[in-house]
Amino acid sequence: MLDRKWVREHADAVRRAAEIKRIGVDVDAYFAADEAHRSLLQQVENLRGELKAASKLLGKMSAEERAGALDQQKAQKAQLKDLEGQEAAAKIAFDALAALLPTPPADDVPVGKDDTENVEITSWGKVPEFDFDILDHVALGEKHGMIDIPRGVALGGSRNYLLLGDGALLERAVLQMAVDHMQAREFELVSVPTLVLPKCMEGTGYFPGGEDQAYMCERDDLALVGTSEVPLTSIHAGEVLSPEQVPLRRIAVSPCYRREAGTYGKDTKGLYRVHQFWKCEQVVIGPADEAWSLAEHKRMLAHATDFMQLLELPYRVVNVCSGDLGQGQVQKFDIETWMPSRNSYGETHSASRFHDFQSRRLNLRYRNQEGKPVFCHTLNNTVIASPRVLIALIENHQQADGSIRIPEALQPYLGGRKQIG
RNA sequence: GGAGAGAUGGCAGAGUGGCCGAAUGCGAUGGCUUGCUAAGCCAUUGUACCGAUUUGUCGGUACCGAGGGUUCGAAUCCCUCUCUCUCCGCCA
Repeated sequence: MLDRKWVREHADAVRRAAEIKRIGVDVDAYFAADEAHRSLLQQVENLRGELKAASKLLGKMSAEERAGALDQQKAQKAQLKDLEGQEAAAKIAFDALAALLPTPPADDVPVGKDDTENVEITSWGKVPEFDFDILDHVALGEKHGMIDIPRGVALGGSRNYLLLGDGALLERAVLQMAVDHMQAREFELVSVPTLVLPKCMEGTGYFPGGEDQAYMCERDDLALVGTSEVPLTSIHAGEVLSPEQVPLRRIAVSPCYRREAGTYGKDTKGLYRVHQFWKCEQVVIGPADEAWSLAEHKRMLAHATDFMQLLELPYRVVNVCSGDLGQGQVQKFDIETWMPSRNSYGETHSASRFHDFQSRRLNLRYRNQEGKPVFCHTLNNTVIASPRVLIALIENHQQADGSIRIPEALQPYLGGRKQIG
């Protein structure tokens, strides 16, 4: 959601944002709807004001006087009812278009059509060169009794899996290490609902548009979240936070559910693209300050890259191009981690900043230094998501004998073990 | 799931048809006063949108959990829903 007045004053910026983000929204229709609604609103308010003033007088009249005046009001009342109906319809039409307007990307977002035009910013670690025939994570997982995909599919259909024994322990270890990592950075751990009201999906910008990707529990009108960003960001919806509360820095570890509609035949092998996974997610709700927001974005990115360095995994960071940005995102940095079996980097993290796009939809505000309620800025980033990170972890750290080396920082989370197998 | 009670401004809490955007208290902010770890007095104190503007503000509309209805007029009457509390049942 964008500020209505701001949009009126920055029509060109909005048009360009729609174009470079490749978002199909009719900006002209938006402005027409804006104009039409405001005109009706004024008519309604004027007429309502007249009637209100008249009825005040009526209260003081005698019975005879009143009878005549009532007749006169009848016509006006009918007219008001009609106008109110028109105004309400115009508002609905306007809101539907307003919900589609994109936030303009930051100046340093590369213009591009899709993820092939993302621009690498930094990279870390050496892509491993193996002097033996490598196994992919599925083969390694089977070898060590850690991963069972066929039986997972038998239980939950395609794109499901089982982690067993060391596989499941490895997942818990990575997630707990992520919690400790963020605890040290003063993020508050929160346990959140993953089954949420549609308004949370709307508030965070997933609906409308992302319905195909979410599992809905129709009977109860609830959605399973694809990320705990949804509940974490929505916690204070409708509130005005006090200045001391901001910024709010939190993480949640939760299961995540994604339908992956429209990805048939894509990434079908292994644990890369699955319907259910675990994620430790960081969310920050902060003041409406562009410079602060940008700096926080970089800090949150660093939390994740630091973590990948502790796991000794080679990664690169890309500046996501305009065409690959979501409607509300101002800027997004993805971390892609080296995955030997893919012989490429695969996306493991996504760090976004939104300005006040989400907070407007959520009606999430804080009281600024002048004491005025202002919409917050919101940001989020992955800390770690499993099993996707396990692909990198297992494959990069495999050894000639088929064993898997456990990076030093992770060892305490696996009872001090130095390797699997 | 069954029975009952409730939802009012930052908080507490009045208000059963017009004089209520809403008493009173607390809190907060500004000012005055008093020789003292503080008190007293005075004033101000919500949000959103529309319009005007000498950009200080001014005018209007809406908002008393949400939505609908009755009425010339609704915080107040009626209906539906949501949530909270109490009791019973069930349950990890």
